[in-house]
Amino acid sequence: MPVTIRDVARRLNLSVTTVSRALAGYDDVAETTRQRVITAAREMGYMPQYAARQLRRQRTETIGIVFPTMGTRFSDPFFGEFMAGVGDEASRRNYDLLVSVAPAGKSEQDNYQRLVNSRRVDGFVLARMRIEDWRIRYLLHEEIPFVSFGRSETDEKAPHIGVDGCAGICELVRHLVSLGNRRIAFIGAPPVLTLSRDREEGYRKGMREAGIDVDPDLMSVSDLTSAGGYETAKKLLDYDPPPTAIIGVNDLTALGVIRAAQERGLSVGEDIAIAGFDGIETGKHWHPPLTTVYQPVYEIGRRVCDMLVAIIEGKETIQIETLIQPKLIIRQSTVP
Amino acid sequence: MPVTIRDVARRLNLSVTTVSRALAGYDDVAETTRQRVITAAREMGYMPQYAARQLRRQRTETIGIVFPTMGTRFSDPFFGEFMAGVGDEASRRNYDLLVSVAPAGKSEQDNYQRLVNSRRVDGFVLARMRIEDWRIRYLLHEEIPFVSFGRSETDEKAPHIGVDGCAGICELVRHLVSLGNRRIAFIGAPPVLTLSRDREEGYRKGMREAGIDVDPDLMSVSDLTSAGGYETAKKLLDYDPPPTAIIGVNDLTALGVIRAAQERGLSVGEDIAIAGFDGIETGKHWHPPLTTVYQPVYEIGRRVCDMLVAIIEGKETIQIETLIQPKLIIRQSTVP
DNA sequence: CTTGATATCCAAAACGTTTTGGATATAGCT
DNA sequence: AGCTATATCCAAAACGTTTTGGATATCAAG
Repeated sequence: MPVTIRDVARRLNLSVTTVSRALAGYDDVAETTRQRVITAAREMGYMPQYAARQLRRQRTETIGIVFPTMGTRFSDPFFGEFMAGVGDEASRRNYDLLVSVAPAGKSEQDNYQRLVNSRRVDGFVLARMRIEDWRIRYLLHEEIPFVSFGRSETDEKAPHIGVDGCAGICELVRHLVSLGNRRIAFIGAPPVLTLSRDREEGYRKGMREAGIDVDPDLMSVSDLTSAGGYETAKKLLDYDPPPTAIIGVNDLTALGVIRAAQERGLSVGEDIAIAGFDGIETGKHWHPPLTTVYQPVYEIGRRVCDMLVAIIEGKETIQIETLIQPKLIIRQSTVP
Repeated sequence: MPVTIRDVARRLNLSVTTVSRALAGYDDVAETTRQRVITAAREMGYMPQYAARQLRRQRTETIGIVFPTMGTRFSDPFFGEFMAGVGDEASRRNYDLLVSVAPAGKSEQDNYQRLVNSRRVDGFVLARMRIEDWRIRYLLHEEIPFVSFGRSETDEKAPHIGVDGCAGICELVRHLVSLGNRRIAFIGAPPVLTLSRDREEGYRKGMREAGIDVDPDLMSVSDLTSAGGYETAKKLLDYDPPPTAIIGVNDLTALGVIRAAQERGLSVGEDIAIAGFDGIETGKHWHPPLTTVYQPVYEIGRRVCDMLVAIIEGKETIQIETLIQPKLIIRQSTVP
């Protein structure tokens, strides 16, 4: 039923070869013929069937992205934004996006292997990198192109775009200190993640520069969700004396912290300062608006995709690693 | 370099046919042979190349989903959750998910046509349906399977899972009225969307049942974002007398409304009641927690995908339309 | 009138599967 | 022995492209 290149060729009394080459823009087909082919193709609604083209070319023009789901929920706006960036750039370059959702762990690995072995994608976009990341080792070994959002120590030279979380948090600490805070708490993320280490390092660095000893009680680990931030903050607020400022490793965490503080009757921004990292849209509209370290996630998504396509297509002049400086955005959750 | 079925066959001195049939589970291959094939395939890391299989079978085992992006942002957690549901179910059924992001309009149409004409997907999942929806007409005409989240009047018998927005909002209005509210405002969404009409109808119905005339000034239209809700609410709060309750057509809108009210120094839940629709995670952690009409988006995603696969695979016994009753969740944004 | 050069076209192979329609061997039955 | 049924295997075709390596016609130059 669907129209094939053969149908077009038959209708024009041309060979399949000529039709194919006309549409592909080769210059060994007469200009008048090309026009006839193009209009006929449009009229008949012909487009090459991808499976056939892929089989012949041995390329899929598809990039893969495996999303982590935590439990049944997948609510971090970070990912939506990132995917929008990757997707927009992909379609601009005539690539498609194959998205596969998987809980981290065994099934995540299955997903990568399946996509690789059955050659469904030309390359991967990776996110939420871990310090020790099997994905990098695996993809390098299989010689599948990839670009990651975030650095991993498994191979520092693996192509990626990173954000200087250390500098970002460090600046945030400076900001908090300048407001007179000295008991500053930090709620981190699972230590396997690179972002955890980077941001925690920024915290330590900022505290050191200010000449404040970090109180181990004020450092805890959560799970990047706002529910986690809420629970962790409740414990932090129980300490005596309680922290005067709390940094969440990401905005979601910080939003949970705000809720916990408000439940205690604290006025956020006056009685306690709270800040996050990411710059999600929601934070801007929160009550009070959230001070945060902003990273341009959508734009990074685009650039990651851009790099990946360049690698897939064998372009040479690509810069293999980029470090982006995030930007401190001060709102009312830290200053009244 | 990658291992093909031919490699496996050669190593075992079998024909390609037998290897294929052994792996596919046909019973005309000896059990011992099958075991040899299976272990060899595993050892060699063989998996059928999808392009080839697709070409032969004329099926892609891929389902398509075209995401709307508004501007550069794509922040509605609704979509993340929906996609997680669709994706989980898809992978359970050995389907992949081809996601394409497109601003609504011309480029959206291009996206559908491209995926259809180049036969990249076996079917589509549709969301955010419009009362008059060309997608339905188009896909019916092209005979491409699809299932939508939400009803459209373009073809009421098109397979879909809907949520009874009318009943949901109506119950919400009853709740607000029972608290003594009579000046209840409603912030809707673009009227082309089915959800706008359904929910607005629920609003009118609820008001009618309560014997309250709707004041046209208290009905306005926004864009489903929290920024839109914020701006719209500022105008509503200027009326004299101002509304004592505001319903947002979705949670994001309602969150914007809350911020606007708080900026005026109103205590949400006491001075004014505010509620939304969706039941996004964020609403639970908002300050104050948001009263909402909950719809199980993740679960609906799964079921939509489930239906779609059934249709693609020609199963007969599928129920073509389902209407789900949403659930009113009362939190402190309406009662102190 | 040859001889190249150039412009335009095309047949056939190849990509890696699945499926069709047997082929062969063995065993059981009369 | 001859026949049928069953178990096991396989060659070849087909899916729809792209690419390779010419083939043919036309034209200008000698």
